[in-house]
Amino acid sequence: MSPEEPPAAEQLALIRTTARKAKPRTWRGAQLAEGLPVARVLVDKGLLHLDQFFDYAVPAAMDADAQPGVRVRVRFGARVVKGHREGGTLHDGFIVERRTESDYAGPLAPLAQVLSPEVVLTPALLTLCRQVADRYAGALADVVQLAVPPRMARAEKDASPEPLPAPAPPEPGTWSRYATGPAYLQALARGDTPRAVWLALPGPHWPAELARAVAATLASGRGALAVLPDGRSVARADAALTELLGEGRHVMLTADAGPEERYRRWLAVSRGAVRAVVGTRAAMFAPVADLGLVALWDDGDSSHAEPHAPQPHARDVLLLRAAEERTAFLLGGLTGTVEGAQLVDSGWALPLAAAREQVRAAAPLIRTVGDADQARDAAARAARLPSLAWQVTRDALARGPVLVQVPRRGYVPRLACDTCRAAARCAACAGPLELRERGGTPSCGWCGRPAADWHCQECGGFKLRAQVVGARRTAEELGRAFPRVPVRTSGRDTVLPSVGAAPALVIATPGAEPVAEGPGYAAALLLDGWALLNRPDLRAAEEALRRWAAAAALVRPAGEGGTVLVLAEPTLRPVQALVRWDPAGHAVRELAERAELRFPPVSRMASVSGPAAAVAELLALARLPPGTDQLGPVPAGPAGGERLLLRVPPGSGAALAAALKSAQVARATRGGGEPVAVRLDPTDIG
DNA sequence: AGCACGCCGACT
DNA sequence: GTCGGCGTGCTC
Repeated sequence: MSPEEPPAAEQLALIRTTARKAKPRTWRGAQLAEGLPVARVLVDKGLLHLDQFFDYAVPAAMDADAQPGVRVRVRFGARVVKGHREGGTLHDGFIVERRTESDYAGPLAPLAQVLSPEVVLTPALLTLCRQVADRYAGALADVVQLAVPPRMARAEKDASPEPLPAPAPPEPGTWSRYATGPAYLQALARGDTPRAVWLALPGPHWPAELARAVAATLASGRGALAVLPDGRSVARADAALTELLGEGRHVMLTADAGPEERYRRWLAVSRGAVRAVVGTRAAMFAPVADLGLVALWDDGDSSHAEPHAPQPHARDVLLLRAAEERTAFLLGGLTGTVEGAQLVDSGWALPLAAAREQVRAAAPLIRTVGDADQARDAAARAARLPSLAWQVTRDALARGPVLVQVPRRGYVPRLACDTCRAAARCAACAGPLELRERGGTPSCGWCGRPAADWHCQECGGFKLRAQVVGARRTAEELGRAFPRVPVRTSGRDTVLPSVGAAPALVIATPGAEPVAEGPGYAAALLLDGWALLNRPDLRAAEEALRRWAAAAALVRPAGEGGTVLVLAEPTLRPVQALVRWDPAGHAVRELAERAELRFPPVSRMASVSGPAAAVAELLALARLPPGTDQLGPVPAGPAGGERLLLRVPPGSGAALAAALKSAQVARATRGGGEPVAVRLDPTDIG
């Protein structure tokens, strides 16, 4: 043993006598980095509950590579035996900071390994992850896991392409149809940060319009990020961007590229080689340099909600980015959400909508068939489809394809009186009757009571009729009725991106409607009114309108003969909004109703669920903001579980999240037994 | 979360 | 006398 390398125990004793904080003490006699010998590390797994950083000593050999943002491997959870450390498992982590000294009084373990010198958790991305974690009362490590894709060494080896210069500002194109559209583009192009909630006109132009907004932002020398709900819509936006700007100025971040290619593209963004991103949910974290615009398409689509903890929603993440990174904001869709309406209502964003005459020029003719119409219609009783539907289909098939929107499988069929079509209701609680299995006894969807001896309250009839169970079969019947017309189907397993302009019957479930080439569908039949509207969901009306509008927007304008027939009560609010093509008015009314009932998003909510005792303990520990309402608890989940809703007045959402977060930490620290799930702004609260 | 150390019942 | 119950405390 040479004098320069004393035994570890001796070295330890020696180091321990030195003044605290003067130099970090380590457990091995390794030579440390000179300038900043301490690395503050976010350990990927392990102490998720404590949600804190840990300091490690930086060996001199790792000094150059161990920069903030790189992936490292560290030993964690070791214990001290006779003056040296034993055990401890290797964990992945990220260096978040290099420092001269540590706050930690004990001796530091050295970094085990720098996995790669690639800086992936940049300061801006770390700030975003921290904000998202706070917003959702979640752990930073969980959010970082969502934001930074797993390492693919091969993709890291390759150089990213050279960045292209900023393009020229785009022409307004179809943005001219919106009164403030060209002005919005100009503001983006000159480097401003306009914020808008955009109600897109029906028809095929929105991907190109979104692309122009991205291009205008690039023209200002800034980057842009657009998040869309699924691979198909991303592909449309991608195609529009490629047409506008050519290749090389943007990347598409979706799951179907495969992990390595996806990481390659992510790296091109992270390295600043590419300034524009279109992608699905996970792209909301894309580390676009000098971000100038965040755009979200169709924020009512449920796939914008991340299913992994802490379940951040793309809209909220992009709102956080717009504020922190001082960017422009564009929330677009054919219809709106209450959240979008609130952004306008509060004055934070401006509405970007077309005038009435533009709407009339773009929208198809919407016709309705309600229950009363169907009851009067003798032909419908025999054939399960109103005669108007046959007529519309026959006329339209002479001119082009016809879209038939049918409910997705798994919707519980709702029941109605076969004679008068009144909805079948539970005699005890007036809840809707459901047929859970074919040929079984109908039962109440609310209280669960079986309704074996049902009779109609309206007309005394005693025969029940399934409202939507026949929709798929109805579509098949349509196919048989027009034997010379090809039938295409698009649904869960096989989603067609597009169909040709020739006459065809296109059967699709909501969200899987193919785009029709050329002028669009000649007509659409929306057969799923019941399935969409009768769900016990706060968003049922919003969602019904969203799905109908998505299908109707693929139909050619009324002026070119485009017709949409929706099988739903014409008196219902979302049906009227569709008929008048007034999604803005619908969202405003929904928002007003939510405010009146003190429902989210006007009030903010959190759900707390788990074993009853654990929920109660968390609640006792939480210092909830003033004005917090407690709703419940109600039994939820298996074996005595409970769910509690907490509601706070507008403006107290952050305080609610912070209170729940510290209560979670406090409970975990004192060895708090069974876990409690905390969710902010839960989407499924009925 | 793991994974140890720490003080009280049924075994050779 | 010992093996082991899981209570509580720590992890850079």
